[in-house]
Amino acid sequence: MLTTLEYALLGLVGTSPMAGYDVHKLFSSTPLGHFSSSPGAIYPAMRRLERKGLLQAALDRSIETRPRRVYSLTERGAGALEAWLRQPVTREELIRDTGAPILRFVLGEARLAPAEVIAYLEGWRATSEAYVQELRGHLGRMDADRALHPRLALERGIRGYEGDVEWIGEAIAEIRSRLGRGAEAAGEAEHSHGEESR
Amino acid sequence: MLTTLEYALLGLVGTSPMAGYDVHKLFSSTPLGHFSSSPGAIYPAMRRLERKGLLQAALDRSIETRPRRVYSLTERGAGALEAWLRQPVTREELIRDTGAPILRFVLGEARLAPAEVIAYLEGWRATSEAYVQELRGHLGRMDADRALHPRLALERGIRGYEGDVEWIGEAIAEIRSRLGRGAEAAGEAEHSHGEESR
DNA sequence: CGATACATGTAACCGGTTACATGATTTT
DNA sequence: AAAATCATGTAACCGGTTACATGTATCG
Repeated sequence: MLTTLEYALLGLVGTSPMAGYDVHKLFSSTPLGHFSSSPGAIYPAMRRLERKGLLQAALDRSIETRPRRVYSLTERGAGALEAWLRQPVTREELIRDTGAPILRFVLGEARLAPAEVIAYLEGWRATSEAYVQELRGHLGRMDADRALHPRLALERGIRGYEGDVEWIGEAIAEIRSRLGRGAEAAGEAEHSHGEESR
Repeated sequence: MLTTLEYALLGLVGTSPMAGYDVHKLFSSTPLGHFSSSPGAIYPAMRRLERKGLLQAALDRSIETRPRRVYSLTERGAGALEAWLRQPVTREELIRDTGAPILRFVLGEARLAPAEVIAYLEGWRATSEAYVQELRGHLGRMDADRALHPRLALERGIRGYEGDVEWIGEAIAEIRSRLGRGAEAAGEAEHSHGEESR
């Protein structure tokens, strides 16, 4: 298993080859997963992935005096990335690696079929709903009057996961509606299949 | 500055003296901040805090053959904890240390005056609102049709922070209403002061 | 010409994760 | 008698943070 940062790098490089500095710019200029844009995190991670054979580097000398190490995904890298993208959201991730579920969703757009994305979201929703139930259990077992702040904090947590459940529903609807429009548009050329399986 | 885990330990030990194992039980049986309950994290952290003079240990030999290192807060520990509890929520925390704001809120119940708690929540809300605006800016600058998933992900993020803003409003209201009831109840005995200042 | 952006690294530090280790006590 | 809980630790590993280092190119 790789770190979440490493999967993010695989995913970014997988959408289009890029150098460490491009990743740095992405991380510092967009709210992408809220990763650190520090070179001390990015460059060593990309080297690790190269050493593991998941990324390969090509020296870009188009600007003579300032070479860029442009990375691209290897086949094994694509395999590792896709295997990860297909992992269902676990309870543990909801608690400790909260960035991973949404990162998989974002990176999944380029590499998973819509049906797979929907299945992934449904899994996420089920896990969230189960966890909400678990948290409600805690809430019920809390002595009523004492400890106001813990109760409020727990309510906030529950709301957050409920918000995700709601959002997932709307995301699925939006993906489905695109699927319909996409099928219409690509219908003539693609005979409306090739998107389902994969 | 200490780690979030270390502040959590200060806060817990500060509410009532406890041993490492008690912390372990709390972390593994309640959704308190979602810290790891592994001994490899807890015990060394408590030793560090002891070395720094923020906690002090007392050997409890009530069960002869199984001594417990029961920690309690030192004055310096209480000072460090309270200084941290008074730190306003920063944008950075909203992004990278999401557990810290809610942890301060929970631990603040025992050590801050209601007025301070409300000020803290108002600061949190202001920071969240500003960050929502920032995220809305990103949303506006995204090219409309391409990249469905990043847009959905961003919308999820915005909702999360908006949910916090809502929750903060209700939390403040609940704290205020308690304050009213508390003053009424304590009015005869305490002459209705001693709660306001600190 | 100074500041900012481009571009890539290294090295020390630190703390969390995982796994191992030990032994007493209580429960089934 | 076995299993679970009580109770505290240690040690290797690993990766992120911070800071330092270096030099080019572009912009105002």
